[in-house]
Amino acid sequence: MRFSKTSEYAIRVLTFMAYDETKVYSANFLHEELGLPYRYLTKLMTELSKKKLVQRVRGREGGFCIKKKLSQITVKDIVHAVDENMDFKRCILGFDKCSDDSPCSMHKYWEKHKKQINKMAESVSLDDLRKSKTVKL
Amino acid sequence: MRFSKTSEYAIRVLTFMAYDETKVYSANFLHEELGLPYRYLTKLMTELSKKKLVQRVRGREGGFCIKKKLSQITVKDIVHAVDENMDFKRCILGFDKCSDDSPCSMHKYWEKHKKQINKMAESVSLDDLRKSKTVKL
DNA sequence: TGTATATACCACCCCTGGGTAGTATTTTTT
DNA sequence: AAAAAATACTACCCAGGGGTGGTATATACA
Repeated sequence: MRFSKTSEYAIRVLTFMAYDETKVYSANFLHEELGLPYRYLTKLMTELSKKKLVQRVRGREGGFCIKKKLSQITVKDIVHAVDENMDFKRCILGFDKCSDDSPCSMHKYWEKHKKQINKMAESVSLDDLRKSKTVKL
Repeated sequence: MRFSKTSEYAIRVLTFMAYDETKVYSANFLHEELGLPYRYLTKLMTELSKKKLVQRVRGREGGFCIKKKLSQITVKDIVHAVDENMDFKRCILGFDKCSDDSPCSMHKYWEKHKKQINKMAESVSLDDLRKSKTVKL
């Protein structure tokens, strides 16, 4: 019942960067502030830049800054950027054919949570996360 | 947003066996009916018997049958039997210190879903699953 | 123009969950 | 007692996510 670790990192980094959306953050600075492994972080940032969520600024004094409007980046966008096959619609027991008409045994107990979570991921934006971020976490 | 594959298998097998809770099901029969890899299935069943969810009947004509009352086995019991470190309480961003007092940026958006899912897993029993099982899945 | 400070790219390592193989052991049937 | 039909145990394999290392490339500033 969780996102992949890489998804967690992506959300943490972007939420941190959202504090000042115009600033250019170097990978080293993010590494020191957030405590993520430097190498893994740079790999992640490269991925996020390929997916157009952040803009790269190369060379000395370079780094990354957020490319799009904060309100236009949702949790789902972030998760999908780093975890392509994350499926919010998936049957909890893994049945391809599971549906309202032909439900698996867990269907009626899981379906509403799935829908709610999907909706949350689609509607909560980076701007929302920025607002609810505390100093400590 | 899913259980581990082994958890899926465990739920599928137990729900199938719940159809006739007194019957002894051989691993081979379950394998043929459910289509799970035979070897993996026996490994899983051994695990479930160690966790006292099923009873083993050794020797020829042997197999497994459900040990406890169907209403006393919850989804959470099943998941925990095969996946010890499945944590229904975990912070979605992986912060140990995340709490209502010191929330991570996702906390207010995730907390209620987490609570609901946890409650569902604790309250839905194998008897409930048996009743909602369709012929096909 | 050289050097320092950035990211970019490629290959690799490690651990874990999922899955396989061989063989031993138990019990029923004949 | 032997054969058949089942589980039990131990070890191993494989793929993928998470994480590291080396080095190339880009840019700013002295």
